[in-house]
Formats: sequence, C-alpha cells, structure tokens
Amino acid sequence: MKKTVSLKENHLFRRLYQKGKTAADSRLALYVRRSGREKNRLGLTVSTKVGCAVVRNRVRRRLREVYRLHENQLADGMDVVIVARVRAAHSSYWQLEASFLKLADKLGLMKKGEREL
RNA sequence: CGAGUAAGCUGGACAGCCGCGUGGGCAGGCCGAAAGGCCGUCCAUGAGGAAAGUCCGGGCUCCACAGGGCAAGGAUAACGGGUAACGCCCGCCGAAGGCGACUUCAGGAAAAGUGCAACAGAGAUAUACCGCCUCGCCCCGUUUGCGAGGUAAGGGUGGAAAGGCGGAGAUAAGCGCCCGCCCGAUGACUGGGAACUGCUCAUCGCUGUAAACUCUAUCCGGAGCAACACCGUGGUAACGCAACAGGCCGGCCCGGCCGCGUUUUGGAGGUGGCUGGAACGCGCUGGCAACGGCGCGUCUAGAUAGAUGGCUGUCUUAAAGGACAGAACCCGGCUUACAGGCUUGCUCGCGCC
RNA sequence: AGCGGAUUAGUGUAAUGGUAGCACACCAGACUCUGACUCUGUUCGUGAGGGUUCGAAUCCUUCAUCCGCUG
Repeated sequence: MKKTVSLKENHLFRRLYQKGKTAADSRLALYVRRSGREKNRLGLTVSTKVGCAVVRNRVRRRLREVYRLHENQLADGMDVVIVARVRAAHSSYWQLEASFLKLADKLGLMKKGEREL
C-alpha cells in the first residue's frame, strides 16, 4: 500500500470515533475524517467478540486486501478506520468488498471520477 | 466377514496474476558532508499436532541469602528403572472392571495419637430395647406383673452391628468355649533385585474416613522477557555558573515567554535480549521398554497493532467455499479440541479349506 | 502474552461434609369501592463433566464463562 500508513495510536482512534463521519451496515462500520496529510492512514479494529485468533486474522487480512485493491479510487489525506462486526466472521470476501464500497461511497470517500464505478 | 481393543502416521498437492514479513545481493536511482535512510529489482525463506489451556518441570535474567541447619508453608507417595528435571514416561506388583485382547486406580501409615460418622437404630466403638434362661417378691403363675442376675444365638435400623457357614459336646439359656470347611491379619519358611507371592506351620479375629488434622520418606528461596541491559525527549532534586545580561514572538515602543552545565531520579520512544537447540533426519548398536551410545548429514519463522491474503484453474477426494485451530524468550511433559484418511499387532464370534 | 480472583432462585447475599437459608422481585389470596401500603402463602437453586466419601454447594481434578492487574 504505497500511499497509506497504518494508524496505531489509541488516541487517534478515539478522536476519530468522536469527530469523524460514520456509516455502518450489518458487517462493517466505517469512520472517516480528513487529516490534511498527504497520505491516508488506515486503522483496522477486530475485537475478540468476532471470534478466535484465526477468525480475526482472516477478517483482518480480507479487509486489508479490500482496501489495497481499491486504494487508487479513494481520496487523499483521509483517516479511515474499519471496524468489523460479528457477522463479518461468516462473510465472504465479495460481501466484505460490497459493504466497503457502499459505505465509502456514502461517506464521500471515493474520488469524483470514480463514483460512477 | 463382523464386532472390538491397543499403538502409530497424516492433517491436501500443483500452477498463473496481484500483494506481505525477514535475511542477503545489485559499480542501480534519490536524499545526505558522512554514517546511513528511502525506493526499485533479483534470490532464499516464512505457523501447529495441538502453536491453545497455563496445570507441572527445567534453561535464561534480576532480587535476597551467600557456610549450613531448623521452623513455617507447599508438593509428591506400592516397587524397580529412564530423564537435565518433573506431579512425566517405561516395566512390574496389587486392587477393581471386562468372556477376552485390554482398561482404570492420589495405590504409604487407621495396631502412634486427635477428630468426625447426620437421620434411623436398644446400641456407632461401646451397648441389654425386645427376646431367651435362672432366682426372689406379690394375689403363687400355663399365660400375666415387679426386682436382681446371666446371655450377643434371634429381631429390626444403617454405608458399617465385631469373621462367615455347618455341627456336636456342653449349658439354666448361650458364646470360637470346642470341631470341620472357608475368609482375613501378623510372623516363620519358599521364589524374586524389590514391591510382592505360594504349599505349609504358628498366633490372632482388629468398623470406616488421612481427597479430616496428623505421622513417615523425599523435594521446594522469590519474581517473571511487560524479566533484564544500554541509548534517551519532557519533567523532579542537588551542586556549580550566570543572573541591570542574553535568546524567542512582535515592523518599533509597550508587552509576553524562556535560565545554562554536570550528576541523580525517572522512563515517551528506540536498540539488544531473539533464536544453533537437552535440535532434526538417516544408518549401526545396547536395552523387554521408556531411553541411551557412536558415525554421517542439514540449518529450519523471529513479527512488535503484529507478516501466509485476494481472484482463477487442474488433480486426489463423499466433501478442498476447509475439522480443531495462529508462533510472541526457549525447551520436556500433561490436559483439552479435532472432519476425514491410512498402517500394524492382538482378542471374540461366524463361515470355508 | 504473563499473572491473580470469582461463579448459589429473576437480583443481592448466607451456609462446620449431614433437610440449601434470608431479603427484594414475580405470582396467588386477604384488606379496600379501586389502587398503593400492609399481612399470608406458593414457585423459582449450588456454571458443566469426572472422582474421594455411607453422603459433596463445600474436598480433589479437567473444562466453560466472567472480572481485575501489568502499556
């Protein structure tokens, strides 16, 4: 992921939960906020309620792959946090990708030229 | 062929495109005075049999003591061996279960002492309630009443009632008081390295509970890689220096903010600890086995919000859209979870030769 | 990841190995014209499996769930 660094500190997550824009469906919740930096910052949250370590790793890898494949379609300078809900453990990659694209379009995360896709 | 039992192995393979962690290389590119950093590209490598639970044992690090002992607390418990060590493993003994192969067992001491045994029952570690028998009293008994004494054979309760069954002699009635058979304990003898065992002999007939306290034997200092070592921002304290000076914001005045160095404490963050080890594979060899010895060969994750993913195709398959499940300092075990497949030994039953 | 603790009725909480108790709540009845308050009564039980024991909430063991500490 060339133009994205990962979001690590807890206070950045907390600021995003309070001040960012939100969209959610039954599988994912998405928090977005403009940071003013050149690169995007991505945070993934998969809590222990989702499942055991194997299930959590699989969900996290699929979400990272969804973000990576659609990275070029996203606007720059955004902080993004994807929270996996319980039903994401039993969802396929295609269901997760559809959820992410729908939520990202709802929040205006996509670039203007890519919205028709 | 069917049913069962024990032990062991396996836990999908291959290919294409995009992508990730670690290590190494490139007269490669960019930044930089340099050290070096970033990018690109190539090569190698990259989760398990339980990585899990954290129930035991060790290594390693720090703290305490540093010569050892006792007490307290904790752990273990037939016997012999294996191991670095273990509460683990192997062999064997005993007990219980099974037709059998085989499985299970915290399996020392209750005759060193203390405690507990509810309810029921006359009585719970000793006992006379009913009953049986004898004697005495009275209204003189065949029955019934009162009192004294003997008696554990019979009654019912209970998890457990003082060895069990049968019998004669004996007795007022009875009792291992005696006899035959059986059971158990201890000692002698036999076999065994030991636990233990067996034909016999002698003595004896003792409730259970130690996963209650306890006794005996052996072992154990405490904490844990978020340990620990080093670098070190801001802050704290001490000392020294400087304190009508200087620096920063501000066009200037006015105004606002800030001491410097060393040491100590402290610990945002970073580096090490970090993976070559009681290691793995093959062969020979000692041992019933657990396990050990020798030789040759191999290097096999090391992340730090945490790397194995996404899409597609082929094959094996009943099913590959997945069984259980993700290393986090490292080993030896134990326990728990697990779709399916394979191999071997043995037992029982049926059939055929 | 390492370490420590807990689990009893719907809720809170007692119980020396020997009939599992108390309070609130729920339900029913009484009181009242009705409701509340009050009184009486019933129901609801030891997280799961295995073991020791004559007998386990309690003792031992294996799991499950929950909570806390270390940044």
